[in-house]
Amino acid sequence: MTKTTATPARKRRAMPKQDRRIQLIKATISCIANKGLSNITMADITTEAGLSLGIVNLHFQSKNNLLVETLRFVVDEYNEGQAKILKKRSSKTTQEILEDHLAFDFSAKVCQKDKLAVWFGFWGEAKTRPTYQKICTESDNATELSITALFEEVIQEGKYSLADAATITKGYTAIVEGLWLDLLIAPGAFNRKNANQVARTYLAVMFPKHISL
Amino acid sequence: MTKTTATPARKRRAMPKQDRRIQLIKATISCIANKGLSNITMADITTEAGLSLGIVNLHFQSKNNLLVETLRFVVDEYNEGQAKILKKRSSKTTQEILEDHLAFDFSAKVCQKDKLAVWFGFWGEAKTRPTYQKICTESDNATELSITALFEEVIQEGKYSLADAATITKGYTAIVEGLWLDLLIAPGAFNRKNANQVARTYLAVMFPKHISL
Amino acid sequence: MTKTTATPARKRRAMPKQDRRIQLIKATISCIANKGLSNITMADITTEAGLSLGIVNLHFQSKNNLLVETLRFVVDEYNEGQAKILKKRSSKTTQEILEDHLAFDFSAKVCQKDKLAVWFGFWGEAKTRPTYQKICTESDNATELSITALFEEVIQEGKYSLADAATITKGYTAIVEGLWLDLLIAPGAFNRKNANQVARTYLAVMFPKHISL
Amino acid sequence: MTKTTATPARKRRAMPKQDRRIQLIKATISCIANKGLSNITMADITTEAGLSLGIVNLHFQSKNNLLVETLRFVVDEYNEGQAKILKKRSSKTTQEILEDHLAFDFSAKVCQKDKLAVWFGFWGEAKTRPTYQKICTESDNATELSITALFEEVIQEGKYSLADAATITKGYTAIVEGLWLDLLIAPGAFNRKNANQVARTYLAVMFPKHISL
DNA sequence: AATGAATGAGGGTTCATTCAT
DNA sequence: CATGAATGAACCCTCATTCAT
Repeated sequence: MTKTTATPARKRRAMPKQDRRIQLIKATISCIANKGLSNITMADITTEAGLSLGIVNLHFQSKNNLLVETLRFVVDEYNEGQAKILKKRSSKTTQEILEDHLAFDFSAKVCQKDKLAVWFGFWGEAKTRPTYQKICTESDNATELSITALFEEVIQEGKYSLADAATITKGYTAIVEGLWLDLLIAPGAFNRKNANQVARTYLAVMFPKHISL
Repeated sequence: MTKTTATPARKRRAMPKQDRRIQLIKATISCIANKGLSNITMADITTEAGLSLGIVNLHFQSKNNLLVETLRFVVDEYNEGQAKILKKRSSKTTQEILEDHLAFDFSAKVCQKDKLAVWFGFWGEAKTRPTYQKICTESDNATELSITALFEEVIQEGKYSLADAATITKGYTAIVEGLWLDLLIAPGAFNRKNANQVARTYLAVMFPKHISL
Repeated sequence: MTKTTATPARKRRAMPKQDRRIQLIKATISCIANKGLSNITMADITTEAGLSLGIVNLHFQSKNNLLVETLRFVVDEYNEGQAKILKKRSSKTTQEILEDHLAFDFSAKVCQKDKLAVWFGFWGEAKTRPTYQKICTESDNATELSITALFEEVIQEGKYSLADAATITKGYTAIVEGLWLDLLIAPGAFNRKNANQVARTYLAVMFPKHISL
Repeated sequence: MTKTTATPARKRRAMPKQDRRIQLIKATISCIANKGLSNITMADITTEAGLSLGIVNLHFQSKNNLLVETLRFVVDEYNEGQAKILKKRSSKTTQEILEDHLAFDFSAKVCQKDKLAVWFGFWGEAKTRPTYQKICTESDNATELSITALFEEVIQEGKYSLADAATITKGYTAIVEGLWLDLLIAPGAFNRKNANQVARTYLAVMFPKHISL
């Protein structure tokens, strides 16, 4: 019952709750990239953050919760970045939007190895983890919807008739995910520029009047 | 004492041993699909196989070894299936080979959820596991090489000049992997037939004289 | 800076401090009853009291100290109540005192589930906690001494010869404690009135001229 | 995921499951007596049993389970001992049975400090632990029923009219429990013989023709 | 060759205690 | 005085691995 231990406690600096949460989420992303989603321990994360062991449960209640919030953080970041581009439709041509999206999908920020490690770490587990799956699927659906809307416009503008927007969208998101996987796993040779080129080729072939090689 | 068989004693045990290994690998594949790569225990695997707990270490020395062998099993199976198609070049047209390859990539056997779960389970961990990474990368390279060879022939035959074989190959393998991910994670709606259609569209656009929509 | 009161500064803080202690002790009693002595946390207690987590160590230095003080509080309360009855000897007959004591032992205040939970919570731990044991034993001894004194008078008055005062006292305290246990643990059926009846029967049999059934 | 640790493992002697369970339950009883119900750790118990840490979960799944089984063990032992005495009714007089019961309740086996520590440890927690409460209450009810039956016979035989069997039973069980508490907590002075004498006095007063002082 | 009881390091979680604000 | 974020030892439990049978 009564733990008779006294505990020292070295430095101690209170911080706004939200800041601590983000600090911990960032440490988690780092750890996932360095040790793998299924290998990280609470100790890894808190050491990475330079904090004490108990801090995670104070702010996230459980390890699982922290992982879920980490996934959500990365997913939201991507979705927000994408939304920002797509909502510029009023002031930009579809051509520009396509270019921006392509640039975004292979930008340093999105293709950061840490972030990719998070995506694929969770995708690898999603099948057997309803919570992960839900977050991943919801994000995928959102992405798909907004891209399809864009592609429909493009198709109309270009009077393309090869394939419907839905199919081209599936192909585009698939190719992007596949390229991300290559970026994550493949040794040094393959880089963001190469990946971008491959995806651009896809769009150039589908929408030749909008995207050139 | 009582010999019930008259069969020659030579390598009487050799075959059963290999059988046990495969039995355990198949149980492992099932478990990865059902519980996730990072959640399976030795007990799960041996229970699934209907064997005793100690058996894995007897045949594979360690859990890690079993997992590596399981990955290799799935990877080899894919590579062999692919090789079988590509080596038919002497008796089939490139067009037929392309069709066969497409059919193969989205065949029931390859797209089986169990197998996909294994692929993505290991891909998710590959970044931080040299052994996994090595196996995955080697396989990817092999796949890429043979597909590139095929595409080069196709390009020559069709006098296509949009993009080089290497780029189209990267795009093809990426789109296939991305579609596999969708098949694994996405809810019921998306199926092998849809996936095949998306990949076929890619090839049809790249090689219009060889593949039609 | 702005003194809002004109009250003399003398021991302005003395009372509040004692109040806080009692507030915390009462919260502790509640928590022991609701969650069990060995399950309560500092957070439970301070939440129950509507105060902050750090307050206990401010007023009691440690959790253990608070628990000890809580035990002492309940023990003292019982002893004081009993002493008040016994010291009325000058103005009441032994018969009245016996009646009062019986009524007291099964009064709503003494038999309150919260209080009983505290008694038995600590008794259950006393064996291995010298501090608890000391407090419990001292209280038991005090109780026993004063009851024995009363019973000796009763025996003299009634010229009872069945058993000596010490034995009857042990029997009485034992039966009371046993009945308290029943009140604490037994489901709804058994209540204070029943318990009182059983204890009264004991006294009635021992001291028939003083207590009737 | 993969624990990469190899583990030695010193001596290792398989034992019938039931034997191990009892060995662990006995170690638990010892520990409860020595450290208190709420202070024992798995390490205490397994060390006491001379076994390894993991053994409890192997045989009892959880600590809580072991504690419940330990309570049940002590409760059952008491009930069986009591039942053995009461079922001798055909070959013994009620007087003998009463004597036997009294002797049993204060026998070395029943009053063993270890066992008493278990009773009061669990009683102290029962209020807030449904499982403990259920076991304790069920046992109490069984005890009460069989004693009431005996007392009813005694009352008939002796034509006693002071109180009904139910009340005398409550008084008897209460006094026994109260005396056990004294034996557990009180310092050396008070012993089994004293306790027996007090309880005997109770019965002698209630059933003078059956029990003498 | 096969079994499964036993082992014990490792991990997530709890919570008394501390102390900057 | 009071607060509550932060700390970290200690706990329960899991599970890969071992080895007597």
